[in-house]
Amino acid sequence: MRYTQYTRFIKEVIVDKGGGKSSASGRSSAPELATRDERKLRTRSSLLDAALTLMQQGRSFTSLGLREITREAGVVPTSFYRHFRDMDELGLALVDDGGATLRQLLREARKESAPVSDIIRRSVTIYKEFLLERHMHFMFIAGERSGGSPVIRSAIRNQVNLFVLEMSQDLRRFNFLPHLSTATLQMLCGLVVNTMLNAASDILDMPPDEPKLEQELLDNFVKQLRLIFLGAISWKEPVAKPAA
Amino acid sequence: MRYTQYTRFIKEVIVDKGGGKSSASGRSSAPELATRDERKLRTRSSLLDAALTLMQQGRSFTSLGLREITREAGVVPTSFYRHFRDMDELGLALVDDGGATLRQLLREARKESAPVSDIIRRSVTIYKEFLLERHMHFMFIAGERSGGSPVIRSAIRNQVNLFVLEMSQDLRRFNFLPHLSTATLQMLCGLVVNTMLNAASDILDMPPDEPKLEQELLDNFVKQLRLIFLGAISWKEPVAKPAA
DNA sequence: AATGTTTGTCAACAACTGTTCACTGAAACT
DNA sequence: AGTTTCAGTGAACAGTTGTTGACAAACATT
Repeated sequence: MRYTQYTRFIKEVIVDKGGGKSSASGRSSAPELATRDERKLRTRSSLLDAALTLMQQGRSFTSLGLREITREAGVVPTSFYRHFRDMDELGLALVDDGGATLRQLLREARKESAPVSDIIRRSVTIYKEFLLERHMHFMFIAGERSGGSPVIRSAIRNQVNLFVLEMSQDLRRFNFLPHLSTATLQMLCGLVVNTMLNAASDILDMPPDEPKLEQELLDNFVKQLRLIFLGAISWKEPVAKPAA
Repeated sequence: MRYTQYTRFIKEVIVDKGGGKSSASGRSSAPELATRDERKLRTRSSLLDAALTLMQQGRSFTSLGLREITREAGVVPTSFYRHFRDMDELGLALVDDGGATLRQLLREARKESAPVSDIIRRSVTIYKEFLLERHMHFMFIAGERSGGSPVIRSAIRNQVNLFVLEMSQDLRRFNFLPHLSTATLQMLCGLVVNTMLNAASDILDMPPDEPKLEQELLDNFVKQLRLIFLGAISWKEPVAKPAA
């Protein structure tokens, strides 16, 4: 029993750290496998990676099979059940990882506190870097957001809503558009996030190494954001009932 | 040979009409099956309907199987090949139907020519009616837009881009935002269409018969459009190079 | 050192998949 | 009339799927 608790502890710690550089750098650079839980987590994440890899090859998550994933991960099909009850549970794990990526994006953007000039262009730069580095997470989120199984779809929606909420709170904190009501601010952020994810789909779907087209898509993205914030600036709240 | 040509002709005529009221109303109200080509088209569209029905039950198109569809359609699996080479081809047919729906939406919106007051609210009303009436097409387009197989995904993207283009031309024709360059107008329409499809996903994913929530989503949608057009109104084209 | 726990493996299963081929009967053509 | 065309059928195939249970070896616990 105590062992089980310990396992859970390790799991949470390592999983939550979410991807600090290379997985086992620090103590021993030897490729030897240390504790049992570490190895379990290793195959677990190799299952997750296998799913993402297959998706990168054009498949959608919902169409992936259990055996297909274990094959790609290099383990026997039955091993799957040591980590996930079924494909849905693996999908939910991917949603969590994607959510963590989103939150980290927000944290990164928060560092660029000073709302000086060209805040949009800079945010987009951060976003672009994130997009390329973690492209598989974004592909999964943007792709299954309104396509996959109902369970996963609603889980993604939750994560995205959470992201929207957090973003709107950040804008409030930085006094970014003080004349907007909270509801309007959230509506704004929802619009921005949707635009962001749509852009992600577009950009990640490109044939690779086409910098011209990529720049075009990015410019269009920036232009859309500019227009949105322009609208936000000149927004007037309805006068019926001022926020209490 | 001549028979084959005739078949093609009938196909195009009936398929292109895209859904005028009930399929065979007008001459004989008897439910008897007339010509051979008509019956072929009937099972063809019952295959398409079967796919849509299964999707309505929460499945994504990419995860559907050939046998599953023929089962739902009430024909034997081998019949499938009389109509489509494989699932991708059926998917493309669905994309075409969806595109036709989009074009019809545009045609409907065009009737409301007068750009008087509250044009957004009225357009949204038209959209909502369309959305409910043809919900399966929208579900398919919005769902597989960035999820399904690469072939279908790019086909959808083409249709959506076409829709965006046509919409921007309409706005030009009605002199709607004359101070915008063509490129900006297209960017605007792209933004609107993305917002539209995202709203479609949200609305169609709701638990049925929740008018309160539905109204909330619709209001949010209208609010987003308002903000977008507000931004479009106060948009200033960069002064570097005025459109030649 | 002895005992319990657990990750991964192996073999096997019933069910289902996409696809093939030859065939039927009715509609369409000559 | 006789002949051709063709949508839909039925049986069969090799391959794949998700899932089960028993087992081995490495590890953790006492």
